Amino acid sequence: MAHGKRSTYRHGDLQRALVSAGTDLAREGGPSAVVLREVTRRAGVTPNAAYRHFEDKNALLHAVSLAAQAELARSIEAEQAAIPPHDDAGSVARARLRAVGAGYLRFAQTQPGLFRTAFVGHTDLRDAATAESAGQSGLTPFQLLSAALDGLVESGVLPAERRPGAEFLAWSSVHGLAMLEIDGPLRSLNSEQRAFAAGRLLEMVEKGL
Amino acid sequence: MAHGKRSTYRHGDLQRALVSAGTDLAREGGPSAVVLREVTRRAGVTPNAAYRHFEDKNALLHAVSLAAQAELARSIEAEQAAIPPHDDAGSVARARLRAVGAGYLRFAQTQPGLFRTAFVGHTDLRDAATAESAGQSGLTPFQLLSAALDGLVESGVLPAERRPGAEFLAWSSVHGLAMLEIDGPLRSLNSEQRAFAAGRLLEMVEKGL
DNA sequence: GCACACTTGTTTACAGTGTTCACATAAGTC
DNA sequence: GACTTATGTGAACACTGTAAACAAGTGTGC
Repeated sequence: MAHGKRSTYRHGDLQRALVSAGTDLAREGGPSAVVLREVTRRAGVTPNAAYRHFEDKNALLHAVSLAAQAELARSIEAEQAAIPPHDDAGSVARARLRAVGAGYLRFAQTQPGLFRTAFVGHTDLRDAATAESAGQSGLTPFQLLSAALDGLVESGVLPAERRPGAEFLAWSSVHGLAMLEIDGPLRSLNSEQRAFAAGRLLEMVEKGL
Repeated sequence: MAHGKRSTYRHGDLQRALVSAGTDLAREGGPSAVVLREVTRRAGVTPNAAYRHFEDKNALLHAVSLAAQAELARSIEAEQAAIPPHDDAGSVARARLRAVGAGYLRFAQTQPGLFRTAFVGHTDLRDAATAESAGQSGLTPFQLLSAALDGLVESGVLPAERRPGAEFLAWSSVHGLAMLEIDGPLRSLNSEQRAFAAGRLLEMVEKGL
């Protein structure tokens, strides 16, 4: 997205270009790498031009964070799309929930910079429901998880009285594992150990929910 | 710890003073608040003096992180010390594990700045076993968790074959909940809702381990 | 068709940051 | 007591985010 020299005085779509450049930086070096001056540099524009589209560096970072959440959603969707068809509705519902966790962990592993950026600063519950952080299906990561849990209830796998608050439990577990594997004490685990840990964790969530 | 003007040219114990000042800053504003120049300012010393004791700003931050981990350990220890005596060894072992989680979550809630500092940057598994991150008992948070899980096995509550890797599962769940409550989407929960979530989470871990 | 307002980018400037290099001073050591 | 070593200071540099004034296009009412 290196716009280089532009002919017109106006840029045309600077807002999007800034978010895009910021996302690239976040992908390479995490949230601390998205520095305003470098973002504007990559967009071929002066530093202060960013202030016409974002109040703050923080506001820019927040926009990048939403974009990162959207990529996370797409990672989950990809995992869910790969589920083989099955007759038993309960098995399918179970697989869909596991796919949420698997996509979550896979994204954290393959895109650690973006993952950390997705959960930086003031990410609110409102952000978890806004369209800018949604994937191809129009659902955010949080909403994809909620839908999977709803499916579990509908297919009779999860008792309805245990449904309230279940998002938080499942989310906490998977999110925690991801964090500890990225820049926590579990960073030195190889991919085999990670797969094992992920499997046991998802098993624990299913059993203990 | 504002050393202000000192009479001697030498400081005496600058290394410790820097870590202490850095910890104060981290307590108030998290890891991003521990800025080298302000740390040295609070220690009453020139910025460059820090480079005699730490290679980097990052090395200083790492030392502060270890100190934060030690405070976390003390929070867990305090929770464990409050466990009422009980005849059944299994119940005691269970209570000790729950105390680890409760102390962890309480620390995250009451000291969010320090908590985030404890898990910043390159915290390795080696750090989870070093004396600088240990509490009063000489054990680090990770070792306190391990000990609690060992107790669960010894008292026959947890089958030995499920013991390997159990630290990671328990840790992930609690850590994830803490993160989501601090600056994640669960930030707006009140203390009652947090207590409920903590209870259900620990229940899930016990059941699903 | 054109003056005027508005939007969007540029220029200049400032305070604050991490870090390096040369220098100064205290504390040990033979 | 001179010499070495550890520990602090000073000046400087390349960065950063941000504010204020200015310039160049774009659109609108007449």
